[in-house]
Amino acid sequence: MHEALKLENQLCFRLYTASRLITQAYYPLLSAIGLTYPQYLVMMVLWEQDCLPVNDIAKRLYLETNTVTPLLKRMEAEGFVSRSRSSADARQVIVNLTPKGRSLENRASCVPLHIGKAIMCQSLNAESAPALFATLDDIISTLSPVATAGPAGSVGSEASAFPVDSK
Amino acid sequence: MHEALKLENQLCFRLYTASRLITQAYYPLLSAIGLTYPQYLVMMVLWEQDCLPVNDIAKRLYLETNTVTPLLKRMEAEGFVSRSRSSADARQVIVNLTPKGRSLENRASCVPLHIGKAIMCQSLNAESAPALFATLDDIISTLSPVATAGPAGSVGSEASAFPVDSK
DNA sequence: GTGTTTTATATCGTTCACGATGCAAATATA
DNA sequence: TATATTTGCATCGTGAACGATATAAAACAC
Repeated sequence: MHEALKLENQLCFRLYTASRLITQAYYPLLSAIGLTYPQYLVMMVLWEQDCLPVNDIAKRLYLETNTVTPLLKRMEAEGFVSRSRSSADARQVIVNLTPKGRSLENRASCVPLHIGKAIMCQSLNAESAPALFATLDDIISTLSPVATAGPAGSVGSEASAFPVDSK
Repeated sequence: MHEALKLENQLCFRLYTASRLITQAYYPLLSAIGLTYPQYLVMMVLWEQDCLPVNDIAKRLYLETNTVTPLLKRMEAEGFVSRSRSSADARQVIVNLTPKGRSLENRASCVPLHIGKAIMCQSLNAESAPALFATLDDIISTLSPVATAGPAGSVGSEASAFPVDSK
């Protein structure tokens, strides 16, 4: 019996499960305003900065364009965004918020607080949250192809032999 | 502008991204032995305890049976498991490892260490990992319908107003 | 300026996830 | 014993994810 192959010793399984369960908690809140969770992520990108090419949205979300393209098409069909070829560079497709998409921000503004209440628990609170954020950011930057930009060398974590996913 | 709607303040986005990127790191290791990541999770359940009904596998992985059923069918087609109706209760479908499925455990035993090396980083190490595990377990038990079993009342986290997903 | 390479997006096929729903077997209730 | 309810699994439809591949525009090489 391989101890390292026990479910209870898996980090990724915990991340995967926590992510899925929180996404399920979003479901009733988001479906009330007509969005899925990945669509909500795209909207958050565009609310921060409108008028972005597909590639910038994909990079910001660490997704491939072949995931984002159909996502944007569905959002265009729902009337939240519009897509148009750039005149400067005809390869690029620029994504814009429609008035309907822009107005959704106010209706979504209560979502984070609701979710915050739902996932609050003993080991996740105002003190522990920043450390959790930092750890997840570190994992993400370690695994993301080149990171989005930032200082060249970045963290550079030398891979050690510590078996994180096997305790 | 709603600060709580900024991507940088989202916990779920970090979990979702970290989960996806780690799953991608598994991909080359698992495809070498013919498994996808969700299939690998099912195998870990069965390596720990063989001969389980569909429902037990689903509960252990916090998945719905309508996700697990087609997953198991594909695994049966690949020859890793067999499925058969229980004679004691004809509603149940019992899942068994085939010899091929059982023998896969040895070939998979090197996977956790490889992944551990890949995701090691500054803020995730032998000291910090247990705390991260505990936090994720706490989130999962807070959000999972009834938890799998355990002491009745469980944690009972009183929902506070702390906006976890909005800083 | 022609040929090669790179870049930006899209198409295709497969595998999850999951809400909604269906159905048959088991169990509870009348 | 009939009827109603619950349980276990399955089917269906939709929306991600993503590897592999395609296509056209831009950038580069010569």
